Amino acid sequence: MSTPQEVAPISRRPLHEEAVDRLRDLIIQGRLAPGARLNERVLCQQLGISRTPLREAFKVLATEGLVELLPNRGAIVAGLDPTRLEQTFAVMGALEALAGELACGNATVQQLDDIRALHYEMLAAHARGDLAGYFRHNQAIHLKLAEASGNPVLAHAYRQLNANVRRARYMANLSRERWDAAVREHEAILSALLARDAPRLKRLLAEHLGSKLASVLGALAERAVA
Amino acid sequence: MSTPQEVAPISRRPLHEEAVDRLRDLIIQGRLAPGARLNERVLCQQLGISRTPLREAFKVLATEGLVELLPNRGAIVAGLDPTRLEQTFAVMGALEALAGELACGNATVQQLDDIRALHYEMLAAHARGDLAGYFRHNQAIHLKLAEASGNPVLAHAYRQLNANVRRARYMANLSRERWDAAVREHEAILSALLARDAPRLKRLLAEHLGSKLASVLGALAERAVA
DNA sequence: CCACTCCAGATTGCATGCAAAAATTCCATG
DNA sequence: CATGGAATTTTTGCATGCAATCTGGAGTGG
Repeated sequence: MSTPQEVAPISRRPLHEEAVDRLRDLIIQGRLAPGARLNERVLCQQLGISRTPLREAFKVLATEGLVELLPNRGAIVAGLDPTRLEQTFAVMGALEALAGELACGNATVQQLDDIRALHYEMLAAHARGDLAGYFRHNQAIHLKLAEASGNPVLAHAYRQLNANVRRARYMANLSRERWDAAVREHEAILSALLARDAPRLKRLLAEHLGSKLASVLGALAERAVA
Repeated sequence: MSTPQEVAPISRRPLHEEAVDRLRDLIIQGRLAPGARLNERVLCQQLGISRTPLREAFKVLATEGLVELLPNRGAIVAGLDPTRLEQTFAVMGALEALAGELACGNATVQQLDDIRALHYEMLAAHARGDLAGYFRHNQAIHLKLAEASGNPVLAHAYRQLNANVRRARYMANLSRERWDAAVREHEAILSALLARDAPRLKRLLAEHLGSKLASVLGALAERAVA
């Protein structure tokens, strides 16, 4: 009996990893604003850890580009100017195009089903006006697409760049029209993916990303004025 | 008076940065072989630093994908199997294509001149059979191209992936024919770049990268047998 | 009123200490 | 001789201590 199909994932993760995840989320959600100083003593208390793993987390986040290390002056949350965001989108575009193309060839049926399920979850969130849920499923779809490429290096690079995009997303509120349009774009994207139509998928992804960039930049500009 | 155009670059870098650079070079050059355990005590002595900055360096190299962290069992040099290398090349291809395209539009005359100069230095190294010098200038050219795109995010992503490619390069010896062919390919690449002919440049870069992959994989396979 | 210097407190960078976890050794047993 | 397992040594993960550096403000002179 008692066949533990999964023994014990009692994986006490290293504290620095936990800290990386927590801090990354705080930065992405904007609860740690761009330019904010990251005081070691304060964060140590808040996270309940000592300075050593916290400082290790700073180093990791710095190489991810979310934090800036000022020698002898501590760490601050990296800035997020529109120029840099545009540059990030350009790279994301190249990666997503490749991911889409590869996914058309390599995605397993299981993966396509997963993405399809996520798509409907996203539609549900859209229908009930649940913006947070929409974003979450939206992100999941794009990440799954990157994974479905079958190229983990690509997926990893994509994830890393994505952090800054999500950050912008949290700052920029979505207009109703843009939201509806984005959902329509996703319908088309899903259909191209399920048909494994690589050229069409690439085109749709590029258009989708372009609209997203415009939307985010617009909202960011408004916010800058306000 | 005394206008110090550049004060003092007396930049005492943080120890962990120094450690990252040193370790990265050791790994790229293969002097720390894939799978090798990174003993903290030993490396501390060799680098003349304490465990704290060394361990910070491990975390950075782990997020760069050059080191693998085994909880409670230390760190090892990341493996470098052909599959992963192929995947890396695929992503590099997408990034280099974008870099070439952007560089055709954005590169300054200064940057083109720099690349041209590096190209001739590379030819010189090739002429005198200096493989190490050839590699160095070759790398420099590709990095300069990424920078000439005017997109620092792209350049950064490119650099990061490049580490593993360089690693493979160090392992794989170049045949004379492949070396000569690579030089010819670079001639064509330079000419397309100077002409700011984006479509041609993209095609040439893709071909060049493909040949490079084949060469590296071939040499790696030989080595695996031996 | 401004600028500049100097000092006290706070903060960072790094080394070291300590407990928990792994690796290794060694010996007993089949 | 192989095997298993307890004891010992090594190594890692994290906390803490200490010196160097930075920050902010009071005081002084221009």
